[in-house]
Amino acid sequence: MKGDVTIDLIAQTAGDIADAVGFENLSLKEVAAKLEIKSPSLIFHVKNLNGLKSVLGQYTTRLVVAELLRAGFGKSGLDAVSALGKTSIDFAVRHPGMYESIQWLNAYTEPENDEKPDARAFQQITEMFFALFKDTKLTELEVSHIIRGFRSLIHGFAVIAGHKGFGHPSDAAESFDYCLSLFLAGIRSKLDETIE
Amino acid sequence: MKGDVTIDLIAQTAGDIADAVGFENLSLKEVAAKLEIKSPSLIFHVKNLNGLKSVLGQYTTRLVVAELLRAGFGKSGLDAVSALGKTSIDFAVRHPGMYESIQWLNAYTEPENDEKPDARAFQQITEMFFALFKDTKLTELEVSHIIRGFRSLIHGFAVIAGHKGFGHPSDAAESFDYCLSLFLAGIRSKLDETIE
DNA sequence: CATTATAAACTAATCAAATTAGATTATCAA
DNA sequence: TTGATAATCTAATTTGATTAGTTTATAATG
Repeated sequence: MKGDVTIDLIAQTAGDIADAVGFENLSLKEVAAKLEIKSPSLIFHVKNLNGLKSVLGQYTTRLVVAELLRAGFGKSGLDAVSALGKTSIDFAVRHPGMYESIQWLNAYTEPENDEKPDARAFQQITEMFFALFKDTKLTELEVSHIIRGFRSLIHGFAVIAGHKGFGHPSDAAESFDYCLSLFLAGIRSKLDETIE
Repeated sequence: MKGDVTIDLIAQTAGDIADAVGFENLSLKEVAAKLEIKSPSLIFHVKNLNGLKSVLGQYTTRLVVAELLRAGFGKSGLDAVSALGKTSIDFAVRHPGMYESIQWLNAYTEPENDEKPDARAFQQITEMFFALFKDTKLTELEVSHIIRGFRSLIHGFAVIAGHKGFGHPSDAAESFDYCLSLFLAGIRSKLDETIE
């Protein structure tokens, strides 16, 4: 009974709510209300609560991928890695609930997998990082370790920033910068080793 | 109607269930059933679902602190840091649900804070890491950055390991070792810098 | 144009889990 | 013995998700 209730509109609405009340408190009821429809009508579109979360996760992944592409454009190597990291943190700070939906989609789709195509949306982000190390002397395995490290680092800071970030709100970003520099220094020393 | 239902017994039971079904699926109902009491009786002990999670989080924190103390005993400096990190990952792999309860307790106590004393259980772990850097030339702020980095790294890997760890199950631990070495190398170079 | 199918809502159940209210029982201290 | 408290129970109540069954509108088909 409104303008077209599209999947994207549902995702946007859910995203606003998730950012406001936390991803874990996302409910069909509240999203439906904001869309001015009833819960069963929303269920018609998303199947169930996990479906809603999944829709949000996929939508958010698209958004983040777009931001990351923009952030890394024209940069290369560790410089680009750094940009991707900072952009991720920034997004997580601006959209804590949405950010969590990405992790949820990645971690929690497999079990009760109603729909198959869901899963690998997230993987794009991993692949972006991968590409940045493709021409180094590091082995595939090493790169995959590093990717996991970055993902962990980013995720950890995102969670900290999203939930509390006690002290200054900018603290998390500052800490991330610092750790990023440590990590990058470590990678550089690894690259030097390999050269020897 | 069983042997004494103590808070610790409740926590252990909840921990088993959380590890089995995932922290997010922890329910009063199932814990009560395993304890052979009814939900309202369990609520008498823990107040509500968040109370149950909180009890689990505090219990797990105690366990982990004990393991960390053991792991770090007799070691010093980055060597000890490394041991704490590995021990944390190991715990998270063995007890994914319980591990998440620590994070939950830390991140999600503040808002609907029924009970005050809850919160700072987690902080002990942070303090253990802090102690290891107390005698270096790093500033308080730098150390706090590093702590956050470690926490993030550990958390990220724990999540990966707990949820999927695709490929070999030992993969996460291996990745963590690798990243740990990068991070530590970064710290060492920072320490050298400071000396100059 | 009339008919059929489908999409998108709705209302009215139903279910499940948490939580509240109001006993009941057992133990323990005074 | 009596009264307080702890620990349970059963019986509501509440909330939110989900299912069932209907309605309405539009679009495609004959």
